[in-house]
Amino acid sequence: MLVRVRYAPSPTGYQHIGGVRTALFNYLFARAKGGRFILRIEDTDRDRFMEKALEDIYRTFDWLGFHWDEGPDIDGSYGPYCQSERLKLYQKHTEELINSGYAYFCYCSPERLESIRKIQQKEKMPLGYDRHCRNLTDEDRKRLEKQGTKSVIRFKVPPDGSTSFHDELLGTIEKTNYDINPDPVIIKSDGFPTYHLANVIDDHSMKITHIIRAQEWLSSAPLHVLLYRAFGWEVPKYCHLPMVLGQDGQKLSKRNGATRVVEFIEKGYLPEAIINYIALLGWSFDDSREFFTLKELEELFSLDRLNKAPAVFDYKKLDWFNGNYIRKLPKEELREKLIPYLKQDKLIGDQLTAEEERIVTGLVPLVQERLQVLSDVTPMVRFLFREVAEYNIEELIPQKLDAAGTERVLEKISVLLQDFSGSSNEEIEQLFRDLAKELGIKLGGLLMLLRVTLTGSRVSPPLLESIRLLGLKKTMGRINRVLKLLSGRS
RNA sequence: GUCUCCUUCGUCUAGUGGUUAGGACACCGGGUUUUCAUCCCGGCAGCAGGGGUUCGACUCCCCUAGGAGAUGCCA
Repeated sequence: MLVRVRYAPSPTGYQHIGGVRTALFNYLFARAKGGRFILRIEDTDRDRFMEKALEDIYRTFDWLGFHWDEGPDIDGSYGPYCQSERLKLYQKHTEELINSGYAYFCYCSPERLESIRKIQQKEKMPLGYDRHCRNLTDEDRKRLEKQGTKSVIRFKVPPDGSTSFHDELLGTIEKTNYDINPDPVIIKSDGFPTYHLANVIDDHSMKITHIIRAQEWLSSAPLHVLLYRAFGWEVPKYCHLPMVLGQDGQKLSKRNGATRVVEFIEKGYLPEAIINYIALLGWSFDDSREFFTLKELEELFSLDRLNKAPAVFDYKKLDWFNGNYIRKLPKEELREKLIPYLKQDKLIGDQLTAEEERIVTGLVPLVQERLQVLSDVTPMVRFLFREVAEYNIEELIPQKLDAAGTERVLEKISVLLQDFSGSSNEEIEQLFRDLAKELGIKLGGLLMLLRVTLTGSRVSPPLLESIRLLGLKKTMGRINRVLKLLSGRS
């Protein structure tokens, strides 16, 4: 049988890193099994619907670089792929349910529901609907309809017995029917289905074979099984993935860190790094390998390498992966990825001048092994485009020297640098070594003085290359500025 | 409260009755290096607790504890 799996986000917010991981596992499973991966939009909540969220789904997966085989934009003959366009189907099947006695109309007001919940909480009783409308007579119904009372449709959960199913990861899951949400709403008063109903009908009608979703759905799975049975449909295979938690051990959410994929894109994470990292959240290949391309994952992924326990999202490890992938990037590619960040931070203009072209090309090899995320580039190379905002005199003066001494050293450096452009790095370095020896200070201290003079910071890309990018004119300008600063001090 | 699921270093994980419990991130040392970073070497650190089963338990069973999720006219 052809494997068919789906990712079914609801467009109520931006794509979430946890959701993307669910999507990835579904995609990988489909590829590994030679099956189909389907995107279905579960837009049945009209209050929370966001047009932007829909765009975000497309943008996210374009960026990640993997796509569905069927979806709103790719017809696969099981459409439409948006639930809001499938209302007739839900209606039809709901009628079946009512006719066969599995569902009923409920006229309870939100206020009534609220009040019984309060009582239940107060009395420490199990929460849930009291099945008040389950045995309404036809008379009652007619009267309520005549009064124009709004209604919903509820599914009859048997009060006795139990429901069990097999989970590919967790094994047999059993729940007594008593503990299942008593008679949940399947059609809301606005005529739209709730998740449970639409999900079951769609998975069946789209011939989904495996439902791979997060474990937060585990407790409603028995209800879904009951629905399948009420319809007389075969229950698909289930696999409930371990949850992804934030650093605080709670369900990953805005409160405990970045969760929206756009945030990761903006900070400068690479899709390869994100994919590689999240693939390892609850899944592993063996005892040591941890670098995988999407292509490799497509071949290697399997459900039986899944972990049951929830995984805490580790931003530091993601950073490490990202740094690794940045280092693997061809120079030209990294350059193109860096330019938007330099533009955004106004270090360069929208149209690069020849000089900017030169500097941008030259800085790439200088920062490549220093970047953890792409947005790190700006503070690292700011000095190449901007004057130093303010010097910290303390950082300028080497150990065992005073301002006057420092001034003299810097003057010597300035002289030494005169024929910089004609010399190789090795030659210049030798000159610096000699100078340091002559002055009786460490080479590191000597160069630190120059480094701070040019960059305003004790941490910078390699000095000599930086000078070449900066140009002798600006270099001398900064040296002279610091010289003045020092003479004012001594 | 109730129900369900989960439990190996701080974190991600390997491990499926006999291992000095392995790897990675992080952290801490050391080396290379003009700073930082990279790179290399080394170190710290774990089977939640208690009962069984067994010649032998991280591995199987039970209990306890802890964690998470669910308990909606949200998904």
